[in-house]
Amino acid sequence: MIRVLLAEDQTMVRGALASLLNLEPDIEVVAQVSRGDEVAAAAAASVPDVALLDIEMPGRTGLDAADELARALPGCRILILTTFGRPGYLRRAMEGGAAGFLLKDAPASELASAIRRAVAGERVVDPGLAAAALSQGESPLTPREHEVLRASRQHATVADLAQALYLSPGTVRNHLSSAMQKLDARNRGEAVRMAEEQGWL
Amino acid sequence: MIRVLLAEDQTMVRGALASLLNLEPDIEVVAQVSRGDEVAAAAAASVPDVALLDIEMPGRTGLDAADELARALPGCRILILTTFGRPGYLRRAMEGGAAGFLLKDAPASELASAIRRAVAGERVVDPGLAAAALSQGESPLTPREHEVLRASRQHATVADLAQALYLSPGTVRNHLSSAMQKLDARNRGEAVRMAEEQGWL
DNA sequence: GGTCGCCCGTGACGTTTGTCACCCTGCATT
DNA sequence: AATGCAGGGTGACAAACGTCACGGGCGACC
Repeated sequence: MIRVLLAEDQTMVRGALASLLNLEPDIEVVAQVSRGDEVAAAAAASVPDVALLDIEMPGRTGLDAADELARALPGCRILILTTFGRPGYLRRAMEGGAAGFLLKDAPASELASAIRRAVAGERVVDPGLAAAALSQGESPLTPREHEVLRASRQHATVADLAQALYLSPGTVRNHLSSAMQKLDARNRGEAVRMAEEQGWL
Repeated sequence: MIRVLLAEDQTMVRGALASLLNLEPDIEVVAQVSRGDEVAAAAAASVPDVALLDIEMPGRTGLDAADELARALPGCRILILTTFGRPGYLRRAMEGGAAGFLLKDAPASELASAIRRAVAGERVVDPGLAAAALSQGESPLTPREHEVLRASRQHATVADLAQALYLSPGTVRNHLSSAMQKLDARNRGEAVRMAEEQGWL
């Protein structure tokens, strides 16, 4: 019996996926959570063989939850399940030790087989998505530029940003400026959008 | 036997919902579509008792599809199923003749009972959502402010924005400024974020 | 007819932003 | 030892942004 942990924020979708999986004779959903920051505790309590994580969840991203889970329960296979085919997500997920990456656009029948293949030690990735990821390449941003751009989503002004990051305002503007040049954006906002679209944030 | 049409763009979610519904002894999913503009044709072919429509679909919005369906098959009950608790959606859906409005955040078990109640002639609205719609109130933005703020997500500079909306740059800045004041934001970006959080965009 | 809100526009003003040149420190590469 | 790059910082500058006061037009409402 394959023990599965299911993390997905939309209750109805989560319930539907659970009932779908429970129809399989060799699969059992042993834990369900709706928030990313509940994954680790639930996994510790239920010790699943496979964790099926949505990316977009309150509390913590599925990707972050995957990192945490990989450290806490190294034996647990991780499958990322998400809506968007953002190549950056795929890269991060696979680098973070995920065993597979599934799209909600894939047929429902693939879910069970992906779980079985993950348990068997295979890596499961949607072929079209993998191709897109390879064609796209790495983020051109340095770690600091990435951090500043990321933080700029939540802090309105440069002054705020500088205070939050313990940097001088001038430095923040320099980082932002070079990030914008690399992304060919005319704006902080545009830079954020472009980086998000590329899956670099 | 209650005949159900299921319209939802994410294949896996649609499949999971279908299997969930087919577990019910008195419910049968007789048609599944992934696009809003396929709803009418599929309904004409299968003559369902209830149509379960997601709002966000390619081709046509679930709300638009509901309007079309209500004219084509007046006997068919319509349930709107969606992620967001946007009060505006609820309002439009109910005014458009929908029999109910369900959230994907609701428990999966409510789905079947909502379908049965819809067939029985009841109006089904998630209580939490109805409360939210009442408590949240209307957006304070005028139509123009809303439009400008919305467009500002895709156009970086005021000049771009003005050109796209066929307005003078000064007018655009005035609209943005008053929107920012109403939202208590210090920024275009902050205003966009706050409006999005409130479901006003 | 008057008032109000929304819409569109102009001009001015101070602030913030984005860019650039230039400084310095580390660290890894050559 | 020299070079390059990421990081941190300063100072200056033009451009863009946000605010305000003010003008006009239009429709709704009393």
